[in-house]
Amino acid sequence: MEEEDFDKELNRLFEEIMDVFKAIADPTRRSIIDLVAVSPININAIAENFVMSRPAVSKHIKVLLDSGLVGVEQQGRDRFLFLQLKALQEVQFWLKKYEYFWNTKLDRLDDYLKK
Amino acid sequence: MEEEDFDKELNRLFEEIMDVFKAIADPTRRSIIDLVAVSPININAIAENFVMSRPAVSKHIKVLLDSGLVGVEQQGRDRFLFLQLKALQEVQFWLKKYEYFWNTKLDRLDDYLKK
DNA sequence: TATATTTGTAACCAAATTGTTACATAAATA
DNA sequence: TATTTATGTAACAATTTGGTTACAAATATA
Repeated sequence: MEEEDFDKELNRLFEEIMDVFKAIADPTRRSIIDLVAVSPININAIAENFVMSRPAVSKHIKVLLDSGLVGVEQQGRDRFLFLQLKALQEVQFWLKKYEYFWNTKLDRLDDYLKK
Repeated sequence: MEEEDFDKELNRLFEEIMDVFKAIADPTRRSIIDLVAVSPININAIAENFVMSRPAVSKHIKVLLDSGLVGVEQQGRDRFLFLQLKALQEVQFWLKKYEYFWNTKLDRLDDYLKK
């Protein structure tokens, strides 16, 4: 792979991680994630679960698709959405950074102030 | 505890979880989290790490404080921020819901379409 | 005490987000 | 073939977000 391509790929990946955090920021989208996690489901069936209009739900789904959190499989005129775990793992990886602090339970502020 | 109080407490907790997701949605705020994770740090020192103005950083910090992701300890005119892991764990708990899907590796869409 | 430092906040602006209704299109069905 | 169904999208409005500059207040320091 060309170095330039590599940089682009890295950037694309970085952008994707950004989008995942934005995507899960909205409670409606987290509910949609819950729905598609149970079983693949088409877009109208998802929209039935919300008070808002279908186009509004459709927009949320677009965000989820862009983030890579859900995938889509066209079946005639239906589009079935399914959960894509890979994107969710990005969040898990991000959390791993802070695992160290979970393990070492010292009160870091206290420690610092004693100096 | 009164049932009404319990409901309020539950709601408060629910709101807090919401805020945590909103808080980590912004890349600047995730950078701030990284800074305070290393060691308690005062607000000006945080702002030095960014191109944007101090009040802009201050606003981000307000969001982080409201979300419970960081705590603050006043020391004279300085305010030292520190990471509060409890709020980050809310995200970890949320992710746990989907752990099942990590373990059972079956392609659920494929499964569904066969029916 | 006068000055410098750390911080908060108000007033403002531009852009993004989140919703709406109206309409278009393609596929399935009567 | 005519109609229903599933979906996308454009145009719009309200709200939120993320930034700015200007100013105030409290604490530390010369």
